[in-house]
Amino acid sequence: MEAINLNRLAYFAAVVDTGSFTKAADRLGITKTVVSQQVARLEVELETSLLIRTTRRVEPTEAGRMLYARCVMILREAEDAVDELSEARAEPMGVLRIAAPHDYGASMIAPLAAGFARRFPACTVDLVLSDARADLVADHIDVSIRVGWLDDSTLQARRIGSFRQRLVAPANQFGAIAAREPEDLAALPFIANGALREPLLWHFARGDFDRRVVRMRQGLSINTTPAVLAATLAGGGLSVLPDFQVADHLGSGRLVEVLPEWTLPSGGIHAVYPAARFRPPKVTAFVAMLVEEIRRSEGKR
Amino acid sequence: MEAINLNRLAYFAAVVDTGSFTKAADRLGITKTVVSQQVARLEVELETSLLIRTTRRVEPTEAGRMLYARCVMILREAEDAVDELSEARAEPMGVLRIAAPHDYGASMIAPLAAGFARRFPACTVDLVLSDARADLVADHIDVSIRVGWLDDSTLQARRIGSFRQRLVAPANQFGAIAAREPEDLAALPFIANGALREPLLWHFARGDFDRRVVRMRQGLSINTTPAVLAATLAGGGLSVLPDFQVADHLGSGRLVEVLPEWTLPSGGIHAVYPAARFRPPKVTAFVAMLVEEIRRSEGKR
DNA sequence: ACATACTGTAAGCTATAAGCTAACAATGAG
DNA sequence: CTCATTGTTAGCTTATAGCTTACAGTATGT
Repeated sequence: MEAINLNRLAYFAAVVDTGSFTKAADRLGITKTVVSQQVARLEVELETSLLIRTTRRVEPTEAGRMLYARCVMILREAEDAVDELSEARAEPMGVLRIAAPHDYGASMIAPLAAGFARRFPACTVDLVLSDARADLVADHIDVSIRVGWLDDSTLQARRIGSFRQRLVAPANQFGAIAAREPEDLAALPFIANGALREPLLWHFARGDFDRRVVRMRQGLSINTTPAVLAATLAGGGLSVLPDFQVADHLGSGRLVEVLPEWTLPSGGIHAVYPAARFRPPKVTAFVAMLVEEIRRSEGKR
Repeated sequence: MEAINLNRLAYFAAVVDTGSFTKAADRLGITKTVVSQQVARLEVELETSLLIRTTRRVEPTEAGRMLYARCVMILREAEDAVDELSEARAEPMGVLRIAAPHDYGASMIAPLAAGFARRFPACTVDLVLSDARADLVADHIDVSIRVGWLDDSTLQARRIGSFRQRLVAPANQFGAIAAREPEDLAALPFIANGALREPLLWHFARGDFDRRVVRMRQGLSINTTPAVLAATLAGGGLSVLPDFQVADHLGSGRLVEVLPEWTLPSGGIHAVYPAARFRPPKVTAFVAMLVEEIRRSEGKR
């Protein structure tokens, strides 16, 4: 079949509906000439006479009535389709698939996702925790939360917050707590985070000008942040962890910040999404909520 | 709602079907550029992102999947519609409404219509006998059979046969049978057919040059042909009747032709139909059958 | 019976949209 | 790393949707 022009079906249906080329043209917002011509072309396409025209009346032929019945179905279906889409556009709905790393996902995103799902009942949230960088398109991920530093960029990203890295030690690690200068750390037991590109090389800063680079001693290396935290809490040694992971433990005193007057590079937290022309409302709404909530919690921190 | 471009739905559906702009373009027989552009415009029309494109893959968004489901329905419906029409075009089907005058309809058309209905089981025949000239369009008449002489002409017509008018008298009307010249008739009792324009004025011809015009005596006037026939058979007088009405009676001897060597004007039998661009097959088929059968029966006559 | 207003179509034109070619950036396969 | 293939962009041509004007035919109103 050689694909007829669907728009002409709409024109034809309008003529049958209104019983007049002139009225159909009015409804369609074009001139009757065009309607007449387009319907004539449709008849040529179909090699069938659809309407019997008198100057005063227009009546469908039998073929015309058959086609009209189909057109009604088609047009209703099309209309429903765009209605459905505009509803979908207005209110977040459907499934929102969020990808996030285990650590940040569990501690920060999960509660927010729960709040989002409650706020928009028509929207189901599917939070996928994984430290592997997911293929957004293949896995149908709507938003991926990335902690750290962005590299590739065919994707669009929005910075939703930031984090500081803190050098911490278990409260009983007196040697570490006694350190006064970054260089003092090189000899201490250090738990490296294998997920980082340079797990041992750390850039310390104090004020605007004081910079030190220290290479830690390779002792234990663990490739996920929660496990590094656990090992640190267990007394395995010093480690560098993001603030959102250690805040509780610093508050309770189980961990102690080492060299608090020195800062380590801070990173960004980004929401990353495929470069689609029009962002689905569920994504827009979720990212908006993220930004708001995280700004608030960082203010308290 | 401001009527979106339906053709673009077909393009979009092709992309989702094939999973590729390039393949969709191939299937549609256009370039991928156009597909890309048209789908992009559809997205603008709908203010929604339908596809997530990587250079390597194309995946529908959630809105895209929703729309695609609708498109499948729409396209199937459209395809069915044209299939239905081309089937309808190939074989006569549906209702064929025929209008005909009582006399010719009953004696000639009715048997042919019966044969036609038998020949095409998918086609129902509705034979409407009436001597009033019907409004073809208003009454959904597909073919109107007209006996005599055509006047108006917004309609299309095809001559399917002809008839001769015969001057007849009942077998016991010896005065009429004794007539030798047309002029002898003026004094005889004559039954006029009021349905004609000039019921009394008759043009006789013999050979190529002999012409006579005779005005009959106004005696009885009846405005339908069958009634004229009945009156004639009852011995009311002479009358002029079409050959298809009197053939049987001439054969049985109940009527006798008067002045058989003189001929009266012959008329045409026409099939008349609305001026539609493409004639429905049922009409074409029926008229073809008419022409064939009537030629055959006139040959015998 | 006659003028009139309105019907659908035809003809000729304009502008827009559909379509093509060529070139490009991105990406995955080998 | 190279190369083929993907979808998009840009620039252009062609087709066609659409408008204006004009016309023939027909109901309708007077």
